[in-house]
Amino acid sequence: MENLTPRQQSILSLVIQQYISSATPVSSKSILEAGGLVVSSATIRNEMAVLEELGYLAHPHTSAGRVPTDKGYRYFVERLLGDVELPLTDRNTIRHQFHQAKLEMAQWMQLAAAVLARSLRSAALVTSPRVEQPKLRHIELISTQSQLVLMIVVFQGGSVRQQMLTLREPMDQSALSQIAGRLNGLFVAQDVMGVRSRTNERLVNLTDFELDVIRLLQDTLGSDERTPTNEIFRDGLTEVLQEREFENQLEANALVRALEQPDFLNDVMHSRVGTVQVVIGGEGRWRELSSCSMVLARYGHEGFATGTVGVLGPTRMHYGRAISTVRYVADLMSDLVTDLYGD
Amino acid sequence: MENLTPRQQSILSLVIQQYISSATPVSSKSILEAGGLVVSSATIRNEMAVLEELGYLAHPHTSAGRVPTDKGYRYFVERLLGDVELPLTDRNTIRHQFHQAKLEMAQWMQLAAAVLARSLRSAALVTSPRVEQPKLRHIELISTQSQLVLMIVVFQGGSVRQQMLTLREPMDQSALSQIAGRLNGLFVAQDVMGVRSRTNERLVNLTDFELDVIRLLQDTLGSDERTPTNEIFRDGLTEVLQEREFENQLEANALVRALEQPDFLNDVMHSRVGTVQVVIGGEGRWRELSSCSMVLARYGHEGFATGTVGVLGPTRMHYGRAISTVRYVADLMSDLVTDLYGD
DNA sequence: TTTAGCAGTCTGTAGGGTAGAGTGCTAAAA
DNA sequence: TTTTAGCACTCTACCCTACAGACTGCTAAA
Repeated sequence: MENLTPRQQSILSLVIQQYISSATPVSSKSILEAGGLVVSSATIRNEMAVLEELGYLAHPHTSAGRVPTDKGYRYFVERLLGDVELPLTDRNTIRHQFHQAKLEMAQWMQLAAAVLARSLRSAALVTSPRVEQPKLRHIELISTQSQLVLMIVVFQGGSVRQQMLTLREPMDQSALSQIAGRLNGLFVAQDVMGVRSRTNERLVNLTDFELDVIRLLQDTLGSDERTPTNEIFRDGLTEVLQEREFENQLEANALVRALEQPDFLNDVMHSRVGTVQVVIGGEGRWRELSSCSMVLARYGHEGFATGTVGVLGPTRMHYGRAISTVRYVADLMSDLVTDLYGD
Repeated sequence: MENLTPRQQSILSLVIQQYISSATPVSSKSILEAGGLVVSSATIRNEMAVLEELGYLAHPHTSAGRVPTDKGYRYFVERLLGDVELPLTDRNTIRHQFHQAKLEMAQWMQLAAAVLARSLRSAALVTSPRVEQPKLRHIELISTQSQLVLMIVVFQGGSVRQQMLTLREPMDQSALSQIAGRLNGLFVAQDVMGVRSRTNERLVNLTDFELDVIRLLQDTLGSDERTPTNEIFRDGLTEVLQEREFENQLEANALVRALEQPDFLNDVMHSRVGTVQVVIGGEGRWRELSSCSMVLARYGHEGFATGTVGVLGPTRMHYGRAISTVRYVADLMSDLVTDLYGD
């Protein structure tokens, strides 16, 4: 990425700002009228031609104004934007919304998606925190029908898994509770590896049914990449579909498909907690999303439990606002993880 | 709704079938070529004029073919369709998919949405069963950080709620477990009213903290219209947006908004378990959805725990297939409710 | 009651012409 | 060497017209 002269930077910046608000190619004259520069439109045209040569701007056709390229946006985000902090009033508004909610992970995630969607007029995505080494809090066995038993596993952090299993012979609730009690004694505060090793150690004293339960428990712990619950919360599809670029049905479909795809976020996300990642125009790798950008952040505690928050909107997005808002929401979510999972 | 002659019925039926597959107005000539009728196109034109007079067909403009009206679809669904049962092969395919899943409500609901979306190329909606008088299975109190306690409430049926509460003074896990034990003894197998009355009865022996927990428990039970968890699962937005009628951006937005709206399904749904409800063209009440139809069914057990499954697609929908598929999926879900909640 | 035939109507599309917006270039000015 | 004024050129968006094609509705005969 070359060094641009201050005037080129101003022009690039003005083109991007105007394009973000108007969604139409920006002419040299309108840059002139935006003020700030004391040169003629011809000079601006010359500079724009240079910026186009360097790949920061593009030309839909000869007699149209300029449009920023992905490279242009990238330069803008990394060099011209500076470190924007979210205004205090916005921070207060957002924090206020969160404090009205009860301290429940699912509610917070839904709320985070809603806050991002409304305040950035974008599609928002939030994933639940993925716990690196989930530990057991509690096992519960509940008899439902004659031969059917519901196993409920509560993890540290409060996430919950349910599984059904079938009995070979009927068993009443008190017998089940007794078994659950024994298993709790054995396994609570153990992680996956712990459950594996303790099982081998004590295998001899257990009944067939208890072994069944343990096997299911191991499956549950081992499945889904060690994630107790891995939900995705979405919001704001309505908002983002209003944008100019999604009047084209193909673009709109690409967007919807990306949002419905469960693994999409994991594919894209590669930032660490505390940093915000900006993906512009699908970064060449997600061709369908060439007219979209994403602003993503990881929340939680690295190496322990982390999730993702982010927004997806047109490349023509208000990056400053988006970055600071996503960062702030991620920080709030990190605090919640601390509260729920302890330190 | 008038009685139509057999020939009029055939023509209405043919028009609808052709329109469903072609999405373009149907001409008298194409009805003739579809075979079945041994009359001339002029006769068909005359009959179509009559059907239009009666309100079953409409005319986009003078020199265009005919299009079914909502009334036409309604007649078709109620009088001409007959009681279609889902072919055995389809039933097997669907049942097979469900039996691969573990017996967990959330998984089944997601799966039901996916099955409906794929097999009917429509948007699918599934809500969790709403329990009329939810009863407690288990209460758990878990200390997370110094002053914070996580309360986990397990309901009959396996649905789970989590709440955080703050302690006035620190308390260790064993003290919390003891309190949880007491509360379990008091409240397990009680419904909302039961918790209320038992609390008043025994109020004297309880500590401040226990009262806090009970108050939170009552809130939890009383909130959300007596629904432990009230999730909505969606799928197939991608599929349905491909349809002709949603090339128009306004229609597409209306559809997306309807699907995002959480209360939408409850507004629309008014069928009882065992029946399938067909809403054509928004039934006049949801003006935005004038080009959409819904096929909905309630599953579960009336007066005890019921949820909703359904699809949303263009009025130009394959009603026979949709009705039988939705009915079959609803039946499978009802079976699951029986398994999970007992009889 | 049905049918053949034909006039009439409306759409969708292609072609052409124009106004307007904006650039790129050139040559002069700073 | 950089900046500027001026102008020719290009491309789009829009409007208008013309025309082929698709269907219907009507009339009069079978």
